[in-house]
Amino acid sequence: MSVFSEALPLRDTRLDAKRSAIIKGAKEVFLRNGFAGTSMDAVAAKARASKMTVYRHFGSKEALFAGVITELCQQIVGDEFEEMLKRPPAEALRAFAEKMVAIVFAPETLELHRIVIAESRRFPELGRMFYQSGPEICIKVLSDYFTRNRISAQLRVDNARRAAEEFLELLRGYAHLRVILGLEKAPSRREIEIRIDAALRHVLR
Amino acid sequence: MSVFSEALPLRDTRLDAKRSAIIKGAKEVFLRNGFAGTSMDAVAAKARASKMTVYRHFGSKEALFAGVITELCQQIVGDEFEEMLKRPPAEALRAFAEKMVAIVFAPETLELHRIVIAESRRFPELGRMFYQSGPEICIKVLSDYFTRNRISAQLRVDNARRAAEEFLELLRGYAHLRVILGLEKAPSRREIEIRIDAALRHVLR
DNA sequence: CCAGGACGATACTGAATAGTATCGTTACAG
DNA sequence: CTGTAACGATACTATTCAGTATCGTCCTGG
Repeated sequence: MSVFSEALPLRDTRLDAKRSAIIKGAKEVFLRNGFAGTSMDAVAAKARASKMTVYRHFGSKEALFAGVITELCQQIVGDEFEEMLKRPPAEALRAFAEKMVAIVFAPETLELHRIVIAESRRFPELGRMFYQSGPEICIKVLSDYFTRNRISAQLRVDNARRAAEEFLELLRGYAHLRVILGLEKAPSRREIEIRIDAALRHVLR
Repeated sequence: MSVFSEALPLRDTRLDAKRSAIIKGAKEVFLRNGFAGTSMDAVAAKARASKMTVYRHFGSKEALFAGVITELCQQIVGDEFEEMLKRPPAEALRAFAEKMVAIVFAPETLELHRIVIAESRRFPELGRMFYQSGPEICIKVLSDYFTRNRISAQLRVDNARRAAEEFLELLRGYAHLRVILGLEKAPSRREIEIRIDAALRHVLR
């Protein structure tokens, strides 16, 4: 009993601490330099760990990369996301849109977006994982909202899922591409308002 | 006079032939494997040229890459593009949209899109070049059309440029992301029709 | 036929880097 | 205090790859 209830948890605590440190360091380096551009020595240095320790936790560079991207994907959309749509309809969509723009244009999300596209050829699972835990969740949540409020609210929606996609597409738009390509910085307060208005206009009557 | 009017042109013809072969081969390999994933030996093999010949034409791997991407960018949008908008307004937008979708979802464009995003960190000029010769041209052409037809046509457009962006955003949408990530293949005929209808609905009264 | 430049083949250098081996050190459990 | 396991430091192997050097061949113009 002692083996399972006391010794292991303590040991795991120590292991997990190092593991977290390694992933944290690897995040920075991978997001900045991409997969090929990152050396395991650089990861070890950033995590203040020995390269051997890195390899003891993650058997290979690819495994480490997968671990990093997996964790990043799981952090994209927070828990308070669905809550926003339970407000009164008038402000629900607007609040949802605000949150959405904040997530999509957050520096870490942008870097993740770029690197996933870059490496989706070498690691096809990456593309699926990112899409499922990012865009797909947003579309699903909004789509369900449209379905619930199709009758009551002043929406012009016959296909809820399509309406959700179109709403989000207008929010993101070419500004997103320009930011990813490094041509602009994240949109200003005023620019965000305009985009949200356009998206609302498309969906409301 | 003979040096400039006869000797050089002939010599150039031979040079350009090799140069074109190299670029053609490099296109394939770079688009498939990215910058870091491509070796100059692979380029030489694909172009059926010696590695030395490759280096005689392009001084470095980066120079070759820049040359390849530059040429690809210049080929994105054809000449007949602007012509479509001179038709009767009813079909002009639809024809324009068809062409647009065909370009955006063409395999070579998709690969170019992916690789530009992937390498826009290492080569910042790439992002600008791609955006200018791809999306920006489309937006500009359509925006000018909106400006010309603002009064006469049945458009609900106060900001022509913004309307053009929104129109194109709805055409591309998340389908584009899904295809780039390898989750779907290019949209079907029916899917394209639906997207075009949605884009038109957003812009027309 | 001849001269010169473009090309091919091949071998090479030097640097970066994934992954391993070894050994000494530290931290924690009993 | 002692054993065990995680950790650190360092050196090492093997491979890949950008870029160069050399030399022989082919093609073209005159």
